[in-house]
Amino acid sequence: MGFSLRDVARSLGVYPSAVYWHVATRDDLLASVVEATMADVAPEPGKLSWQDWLRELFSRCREVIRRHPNVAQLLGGHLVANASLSPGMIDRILSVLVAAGFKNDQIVDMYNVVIATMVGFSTLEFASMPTDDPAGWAAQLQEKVSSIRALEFPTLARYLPAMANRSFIVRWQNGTDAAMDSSFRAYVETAIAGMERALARA
Amino acid sequence: MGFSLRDVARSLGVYPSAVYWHVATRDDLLASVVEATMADVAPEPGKLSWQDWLRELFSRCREVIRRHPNVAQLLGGHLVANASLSPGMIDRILSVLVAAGFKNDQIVDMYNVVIATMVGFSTLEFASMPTDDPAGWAAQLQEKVSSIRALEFPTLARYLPAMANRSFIVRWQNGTDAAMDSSFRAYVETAIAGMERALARA
DNA sequence: ACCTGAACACCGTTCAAGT
DNA sequence: ACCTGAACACCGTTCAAGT
Repeated sequence: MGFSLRDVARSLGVYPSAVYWHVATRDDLLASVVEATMADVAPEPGKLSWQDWLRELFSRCREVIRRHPNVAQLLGGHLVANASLSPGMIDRILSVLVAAGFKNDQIVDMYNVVIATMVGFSTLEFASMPTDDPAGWAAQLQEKVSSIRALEFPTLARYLPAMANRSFIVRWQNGTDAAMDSSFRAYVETAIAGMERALARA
Repeated sequence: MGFSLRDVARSLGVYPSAVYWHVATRDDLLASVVEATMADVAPEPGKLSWQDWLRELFSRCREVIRRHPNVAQLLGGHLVANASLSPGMIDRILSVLVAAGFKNDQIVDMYNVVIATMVGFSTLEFASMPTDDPAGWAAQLQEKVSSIRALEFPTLARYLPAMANRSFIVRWQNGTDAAMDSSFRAYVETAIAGMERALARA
């Protein structure tokens, strides 16, 4: 996790127990961190088409995660952190979906699609490296990748040069050191095109 | 995290240090767990259309996560766990994409879209509850939700009844106790429709 | 080959006591 | 109101020693 209350206390020059005057629990502190970092991800509605509004939302969210990679696993993995996202953001997403023309029985599902899309790719992209020995681990994985048998996995072998360290699973660095810009763009455009289709179908 | 080497040792009736004979490190053990649980997520290629093949892949992955919710945050948040997914799965995904007709310069991006889609929604859906006092936390959040000011957030207030405990952020249980089936379906169909569009555009 | 047993340097959290 | 200081019940990991 790479985060400890005792570290926080240390860098504040204070006893660990002192933290508990300001915060009820460790989860509580983490929730506040997520709340603070994600406060302004949702753009103002009304100025952009719903498609561009979503593009802006997604890339702002990714940008926040890029700057605070430790937030990634909180957002993705902990309900507490997740629940600390602002009602203002939810309200804006919903109103954009309504304005886009989604029907009442689609709104909730599409809202969930938006949230999952917003955090899904980036939490993966900025997943944490092993704390232990990152360099050794990277070398080990790199070797494992290069020893993939072309006979057993022909398609993988063929695309390996293009994929190495630029695609999920087949990489030894995370988004901090090896960003996945073009795939992120593809991901966003795929989601938006899919939503346009859902809109047309209703 | 809810997982400790010492717990493992205890339930094996063995000293904690004994574990280190079989495994190099804690991360190592977790990687093996992920590897084992996710071994058979990828269906056989060739029998289904690429769309149905992906539908099957996505719902199998969700099913595994549903049965082993602790795997969720590993898959989503840790590069080590992520890297332990099988080359066989990667190979199958790639060959399905090739057979679907995606061009060479799209394949890698689309592969990343598939992986992100595969784990994105479900890791969020089955994000872990607070370890501390889940019931108390749920009650507290429920109250916070019901006290949302309708004047400040009109759209949210309007959809709140439909959203409560059935949508991300606005919920106090995770997928284990409150599954999000219809939204997952919408998510999958959105992704597939978006990919069809990417295919048509090329 | 596989495990014991003790030790080390960490955690989050509690609680009485200080100021 | 805010912090100290000690304590408690945990961690992951190492290492010599046993069998």
